Amino acid sequence: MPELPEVEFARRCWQRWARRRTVTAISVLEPRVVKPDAPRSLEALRGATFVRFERRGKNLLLSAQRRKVPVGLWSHLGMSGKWLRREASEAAPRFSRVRLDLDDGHALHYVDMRLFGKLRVVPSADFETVPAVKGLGPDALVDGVDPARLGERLARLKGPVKVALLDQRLLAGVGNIQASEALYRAKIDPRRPARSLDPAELRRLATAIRRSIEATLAGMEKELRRRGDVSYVEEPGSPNPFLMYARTGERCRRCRRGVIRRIVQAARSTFFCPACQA
DNA sequence: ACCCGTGTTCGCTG
DNA sequence: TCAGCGAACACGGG
Repeated sequence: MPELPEVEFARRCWQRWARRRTVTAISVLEPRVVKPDAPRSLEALRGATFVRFERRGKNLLLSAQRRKVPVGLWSHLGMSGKWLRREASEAAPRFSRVRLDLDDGHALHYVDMRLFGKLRVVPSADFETVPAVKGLGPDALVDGVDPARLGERLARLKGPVKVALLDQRLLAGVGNIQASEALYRAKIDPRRPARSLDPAELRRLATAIRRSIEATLAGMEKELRRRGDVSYVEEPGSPNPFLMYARTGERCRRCRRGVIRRIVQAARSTFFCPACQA
């Protein structure tokens, strides 16, 4: 699930679900999600009212007030994390790890099968103190991608451009799917050395990253309107919404000549069309 | 049994 | 300091 578009979607859900709502109860079902040695730290949220819902890269930054004192909740969804809303009376979804009860009769469940995601209470809602947030590059959606700045950073690197795009210090929010999709849109071979891109390619890449993220987000919003379900989750068995990610062996939809290939870079899958990505 | 998975962090090397 | 790399984390699904 979670790259920038999915985390942005989660942010919008949180805003609809929790704005001016107060936490009435907290249940930590899986302490490893919080902090193995401090499972009770989420208790600091009891009585807190959510007021602000931000995102930086793949990080969800939720701000609340408790007796006029700001308190933050940092949420990173890892590989399989998501937030779901249920009636307080309903059973917890499968793999629910943390449950926050709100004063409107609903419970927000943090659901995460693989447990790579993390939650932390952030005193004073000072999110810069969170290591994963400090040092993040510009947000790929909100701040946009500046081709010149991107070029400067890439010029120092020896590795392939696809691997460089996953570095959150360079650009925050691009993950394994969006990196493949953006390079495909920009018609750039993912194996190209990061430093070898010329200004025209950097401009194409900057536009492609934005377009790819916006397209994924628009697809999720459309699905949400169609189903009218406030707890939108990707259905198992739903069709692959991407242009070419995970379409190994399929004919390229753009050039109709190449066949999508899968290679491994830095231990992650990369997909590309050998015919139209030069 | 084997391989795969939308992410990050740590330890090591040069 | 830093770029780069492999392993580790954890738990499924196909």
